[in-house]
Amino acid sequence: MKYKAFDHLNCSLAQTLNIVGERWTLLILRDAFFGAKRFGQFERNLGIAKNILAARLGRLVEEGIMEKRDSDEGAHAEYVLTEAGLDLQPMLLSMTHWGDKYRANPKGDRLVFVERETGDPIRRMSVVSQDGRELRPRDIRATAGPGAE
Amino acid sequence: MKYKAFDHLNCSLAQTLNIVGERWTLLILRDAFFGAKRFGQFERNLGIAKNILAARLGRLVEEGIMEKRDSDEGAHAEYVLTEAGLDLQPMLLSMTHWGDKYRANPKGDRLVFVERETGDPIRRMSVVSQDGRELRPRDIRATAGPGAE
DNA sequence: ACTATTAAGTTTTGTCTTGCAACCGTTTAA
DNA sequence: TTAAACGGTTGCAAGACAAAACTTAATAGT
Repeated sequence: MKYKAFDHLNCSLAQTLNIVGERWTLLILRDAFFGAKRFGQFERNLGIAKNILAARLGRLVEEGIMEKRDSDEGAHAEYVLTEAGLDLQPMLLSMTHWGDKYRANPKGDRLVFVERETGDPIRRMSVVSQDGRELRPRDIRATAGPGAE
Repeated sequence: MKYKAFDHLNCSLAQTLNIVGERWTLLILRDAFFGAKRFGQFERNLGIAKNILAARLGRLVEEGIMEKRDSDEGAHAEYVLTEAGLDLQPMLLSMTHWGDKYRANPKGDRLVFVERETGDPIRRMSVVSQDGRELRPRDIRATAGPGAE
């Protein structure tokens, strides 16, 4: 990303955006969460141009969000999420829930996320207090931490 | 956004990205959550070019995420988050938490979010089951909903 | 084993976005 | 009543994105 990086902000959100804020990147990660591993899978699923996909995958590998490794079967490599990549799930689910609510498919939710074991739907992403109460934006405020400038 | 929209995907995440996925947009929203209202505030806080800021604010208003209204004092307009905009908070916090963890400021967290009333830190954003257990990516799966294609 | 096809990129070329700077009418401050 | 600040708009130049052609390696078919 040669466009002005968001480094002047000393902001964790800006840091995150520097890495996953480019066009297509989050959709690639979504696909990875759904099991896509190989170059061609991402390409077909998303309809993304090859050069862009190659650039994004390369960046994700560089940044430690995906790992490129040899496949178990076959000689083609595969891209898998690292721990840091898996930790992006709350963010992807938050975005998905927002889209479900405010840009809904008229026929209903496109996907429902459930517990693998029980099949119960997960709870909708929300901000909660230590003791589990849902908090609205007005209920919280930001305080300067040790890394504030 | 004249680049190909992500409409071919029937995916809530793609819908969300169509709206808030452009460069700078999420940082503008962050600023709005922190109380910025006027054009010049966003401009100074972020170091964003005027034309880009104008374009982004216009889009956010069009999409119902912010509202442009006359200020209580003074003749200049102000931009405030709508309900749909406020509902983006889980997503912004998820991104912030990820950045805190994986692109940390060496001195510690840049911001700590606390309950306004008590000052207690909020819980870190995570995916949880109906009964409140934290779920890891492997614990959940996606099932087709009524809006699946 | 040899050939054809698919996979995974890379390169080329053209288009779109971004970012900076200059400008302009309106609002606020001196 | 002037001057500065505010809130934009317009016009480039540079860089990012996208489509298609091209390349090389891997698989499949015969």
